[in-house]
Amino acid sequence: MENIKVLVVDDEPNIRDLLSTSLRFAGFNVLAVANGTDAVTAAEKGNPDIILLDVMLPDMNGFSVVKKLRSMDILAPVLFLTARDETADKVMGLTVGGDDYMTKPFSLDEIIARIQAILRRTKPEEVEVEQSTIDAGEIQINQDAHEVFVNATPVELSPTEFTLLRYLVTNPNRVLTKKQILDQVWEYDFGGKDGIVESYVSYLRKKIDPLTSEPLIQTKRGVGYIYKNSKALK
Amino acid sequence: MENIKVLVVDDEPNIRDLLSTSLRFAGFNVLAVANGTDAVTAAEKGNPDIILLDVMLPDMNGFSVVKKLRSMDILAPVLFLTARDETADKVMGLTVGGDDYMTKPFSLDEIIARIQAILRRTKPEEVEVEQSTIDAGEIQINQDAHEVFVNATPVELSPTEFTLLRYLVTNPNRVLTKKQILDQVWEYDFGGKDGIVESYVSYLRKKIDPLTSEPLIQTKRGVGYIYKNSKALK
DNA sequence: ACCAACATTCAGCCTTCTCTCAGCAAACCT
DNA sequence: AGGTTTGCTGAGAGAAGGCTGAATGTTGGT
Repeated sequence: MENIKVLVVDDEPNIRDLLSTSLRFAGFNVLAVANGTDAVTAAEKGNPDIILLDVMLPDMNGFSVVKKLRSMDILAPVLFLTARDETADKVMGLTVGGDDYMTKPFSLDEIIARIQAILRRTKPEEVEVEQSTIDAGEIQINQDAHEVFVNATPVELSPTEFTLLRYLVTNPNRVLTKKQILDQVWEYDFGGKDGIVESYVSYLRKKIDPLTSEPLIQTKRGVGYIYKNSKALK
Repeated sequence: MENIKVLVVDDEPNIRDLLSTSLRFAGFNVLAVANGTDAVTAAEKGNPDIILLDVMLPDMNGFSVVKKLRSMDILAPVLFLTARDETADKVMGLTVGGDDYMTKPFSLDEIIARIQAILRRTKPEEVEVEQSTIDAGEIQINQDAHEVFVNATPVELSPTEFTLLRYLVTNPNRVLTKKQILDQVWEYDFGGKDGIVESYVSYLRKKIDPLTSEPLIQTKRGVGYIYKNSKALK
């Protein structure tokens, strides 16, 4: 995955840093710039596999950037970042081909999942990405369909429940603190407390535990939660 | 491990000295400064492998420091030190990427364990660090999962029991005084007496001794305790 | 405008952990 | 042996951590 190049374009330094750090840690090769002009230059030189593009930039808007890129035969898919109140149809017009968009504020786990989904669609063989179906012992998660099966029984989850479960399942046999979970699963500007993680773990357990041979989400008192998957230990 | 460089940033001289001394003793190469400006300079010159950073500094807060560092392409992971009552709302994506945080007052053993965990995650090959699984003869400690096995039997430990056992196990065949244990395992401002060490050693023995061939934690009357691991003698 | 689903907070409850202490046991003196 | 020091451990008070149901707010759809 170290060979996947991501170009991040956002004028807010906070968001740029957040994305850079987080994506780098997730194993991507990240290049970040602050405006449209630099983005075009960087894309030309760097030949990224995917571009994260804020729609509102100081010099030119996202649409112009993409038009420019396409005219230069740079066909890397774009994941647009838009403010919550951006009119949807305006954005929809942008997302042709393999493109997609997310509204700010976003959750980091969700961003990474989207990037992988896009790469899966546009570069099926070229790069190795997480599979669309995650198989974790008694639980299977189909990311594209947003479906979860526990021992072959389908389970209905709300969006937040889904993201939380996916985060736990993709980090098996490792204690995750409530803080880590909050930072990764919830939107980055979420001001809430740890309590909500407890609530959602409770929701998940209520739906999942009746279908499993043993409780899969375990509490490590004073530390955090751990998802057990003996299959992943090898 | 002598080649691992740690940059300590804290304006309280007590904490700075405490950390410097302790980390140096643990084998790290330590550089300590008292404010954000010096931290940036030191990081630039010293190229540390990890940075311990107090969030509240006289000149700039921890996040400005990190932002500054990142903008200079200094990507060393950061272990933030925060006061217990620090409001989390200011804190954006604190544990994002390889970063982590600890609240003051902390335990020194815990600090060292966290540093090693971060280095393990972010520089898997570059530097040689303690393994995530500590194998000490009849006892195995999995730090990621916070799990302990005694001759393959899982043992449930409370957080303090866990930290104490880890400290003993990582310092085998060497007498540790109750004072040392108190200083290393308990939070640095803990005002309690030696008696609590006796209590916790007692708890550990009760859980561990039934599973071992001989008592592993031995008392050196008038001196302290010693953890026996013949395997580690070679 | 209404309803349904979801998100978030909170308080009450229960469990576990921490720490202290006191009485007892063991080891060490002279 | 007797006395003294040191360590062990059971009991218990209080605190902290964690779980869950209920209340409230928010969003999106029809």
